[in-house]
Amino acid sequence: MRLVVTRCTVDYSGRLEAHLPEAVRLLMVKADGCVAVHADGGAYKPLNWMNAPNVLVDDPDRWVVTNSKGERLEITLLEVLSDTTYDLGDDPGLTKDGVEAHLQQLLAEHPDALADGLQLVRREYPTDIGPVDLLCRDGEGSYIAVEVKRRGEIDGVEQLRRYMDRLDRDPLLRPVRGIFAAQRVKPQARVLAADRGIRWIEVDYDLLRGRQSDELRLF
Amino acid sequence: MRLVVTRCTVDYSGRLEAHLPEAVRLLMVKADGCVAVHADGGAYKPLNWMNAPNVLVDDPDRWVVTNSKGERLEITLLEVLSDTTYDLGDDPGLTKDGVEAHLQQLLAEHPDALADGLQLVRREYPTDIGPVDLLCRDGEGSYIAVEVKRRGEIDGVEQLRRYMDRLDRDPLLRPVRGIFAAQRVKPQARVLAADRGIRWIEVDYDLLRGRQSDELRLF
DNA sequence: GACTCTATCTCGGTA
DNA sequence: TACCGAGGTAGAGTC
Repeated sequence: MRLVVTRCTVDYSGRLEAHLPEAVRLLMVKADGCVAVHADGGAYKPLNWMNAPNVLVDDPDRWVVTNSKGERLEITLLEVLSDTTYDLGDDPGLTKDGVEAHLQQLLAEHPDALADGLQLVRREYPTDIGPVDLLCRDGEGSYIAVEVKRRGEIDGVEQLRRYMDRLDRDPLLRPVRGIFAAQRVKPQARVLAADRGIRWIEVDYDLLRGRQSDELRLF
Repeated sequence: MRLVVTRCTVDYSGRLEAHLPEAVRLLMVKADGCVAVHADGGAYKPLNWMNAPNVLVDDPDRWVVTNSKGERLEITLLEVLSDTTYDLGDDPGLTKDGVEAHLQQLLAEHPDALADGLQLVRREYPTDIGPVDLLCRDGEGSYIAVEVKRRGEIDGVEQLRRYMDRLDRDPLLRPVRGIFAAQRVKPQARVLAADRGIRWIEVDYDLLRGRQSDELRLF
């Protein structure tokens, strides 16, 4: 990784046009070739950047980064305050826990957390507009489509409604009802769900996970 | 801006749980207080981060960053290879051109690029669920709601449909039709628009801009 | 503060 | 490669 602190101006042309007037900034060049221009604020996002793969021509007073999509980043270096390179080596990478896939898995294992007597038919049940997160049946054998989100917002309700429309055209499944499950369901999403005749449920992730470990404890 | 190159492990706990095993990485602390952990790849995005405002306790061998939402970033420094601080000063900031606002402005000036005889009633026409990008009338005086996107995807079509629902309840406007305009309309969005009785149009940004400069040339 | 929508979104998966 | 969906989305604007 190469780090250059420099007084510079920057022009980007590609998906939009952008210009940065003269100031001192940090240029970061990573081993994969991506270039980022950082100011001393604005969170972690750089002011300008160019992802790999690209071609960097780094003359002492001007860097030009181009890629095959016709994007172009031009940095004019007026004064270089520091220019250092480090060998960081490969990164073993990140492990995550608590995202939507995990929530879906937990609910697939405990569909009764959504409604009494609910049983899983299958995860990722396919339709011609994409897979439904969970397809279940209730105690009376009626089909219920479940959409799982970490954050329940309007888009998710619309998505579920589109799936229900599709499934409901299948005489073997009809009538299909829906449950919208999320850790938190936003007020607007609640209203829209009610309007569409869809039940919504806020799921307690820690409780679900706890329930799982309770079961594990039995063995 | 403080830049620390260090062999470290990282743990984040908050909106999810994440762990980074031991490796050499760059820690970036900006003047606004945000902390980012960068590896030597993966584009401009850091592996882990904590935005401002937060509290950083930076002991020599362990940094703990916490915020008021209960998020916590813990960095264990096993070996510090470099620790430098630069005064970058304020950044004058970025000027952009070519984003959605610009496209909307151009279409407001040239509604006939969307359909022959179309005339603008007003931009950002208010409804009780938010403003419609453009409200127009066609040659016969019928109202047409226009949603403008840079990238036309499913969400945008649903958004337009919600606006149309609202506008259509107004007896002074009814019946209201819709046009979905974007630089590129994705296949799924095309299908959904057709399904909802909405016309979609791909707009050539450069052409529109060119048309504008043609007009300017007349003066 | 909550909610809205944009973004050079980024990133990963898949066909 | 393009398309599609998720994101610790971030960030700006509005109410």
